[in-house]
Amino acid sequence: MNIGEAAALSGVTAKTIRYYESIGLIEAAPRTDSGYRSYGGTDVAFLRFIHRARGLGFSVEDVAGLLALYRDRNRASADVKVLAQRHLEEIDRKIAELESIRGTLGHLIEKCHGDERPDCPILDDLAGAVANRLSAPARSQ
Amino acid sequence: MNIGEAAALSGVTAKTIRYYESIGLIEAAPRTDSGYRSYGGTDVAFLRFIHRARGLGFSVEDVAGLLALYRDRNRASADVKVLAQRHLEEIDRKIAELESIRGTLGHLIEKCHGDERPDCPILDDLAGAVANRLSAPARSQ
DNA sequence: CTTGACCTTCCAGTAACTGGAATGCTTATC
DNA sequence: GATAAGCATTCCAGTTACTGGAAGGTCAAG
Repeated sequence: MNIGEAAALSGVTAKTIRYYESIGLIEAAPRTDSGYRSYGGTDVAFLRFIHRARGLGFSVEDVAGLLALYRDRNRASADVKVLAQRHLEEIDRKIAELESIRGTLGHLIEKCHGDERPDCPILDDLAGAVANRLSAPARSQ
Repeated sequence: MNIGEAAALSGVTAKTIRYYESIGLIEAAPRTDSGYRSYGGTDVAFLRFIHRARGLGFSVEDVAGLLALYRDRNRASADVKVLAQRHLEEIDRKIAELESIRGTLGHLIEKCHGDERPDCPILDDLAGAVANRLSAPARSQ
């Protein structure tokens, strides 16, 4: 099948498939006489694997590692688990950071009356954090 | 003061200050005879503003908008609030996505025994999602 | 007068694609 | 056989927000 069909079946765009080939994440596909890339069911399966792993937030580099393990019939499941756990920890860090930001921003939004008056706690906070609450920013040079 | 001091006082690195100048987020600083950039307290205040807004996850483009509102004595607080709320919604979307990923990945990790055996639910899931649970990926060309 | 810290510009690289231009192949229709 | 639609090809550039590094100028101290 051509790249377009492989794209449709796998969920990875044709453009991205070419990109994955260019960075060596997948092997170069064989070509037809006219130079078109030619794919089979196995290729689509690999592309789906990649698509799903990327959807779970694994980096392309991580995916390369997962693919290597996937291809290795003698891999230890522990090796896969380690990668997954590391990724999970990173996700947890990101969530925590976003939650923290969410909290701060939420408070500020609550305090902002949001009408035509220029007075705005959001800008006040950005300008002076907490310290300069009583004075405008210095104008010295 | 020189760029290094402004960096230390604002929390934005010298490199990044130059970058912000290059993209027009901040005005070009006046120069000394020897060509060094020269900053004052107001500049540091602006840099702090930027630093804090970036820390809250606002994009540089968003920050440009916030700075414009900050400079505008006649702004309506509603305008600021809209930007902040839009950003909050995006944060919520990101958190939800990460939570969902976290859930899926967490389940998979739980199910993986993580020893020397090659059998691994994580790879199985990536390979076939849910459908191909009973059959290996097709090998047709 | 030299050393070291600081400053300058400019170019390249990061992650993971995406858009677009210029061009070629395939297939169907007229 | 001509033509047009809809695929495919390559290659270059742009995205976000910096960061690293090279090559070189400046400043203060000893």
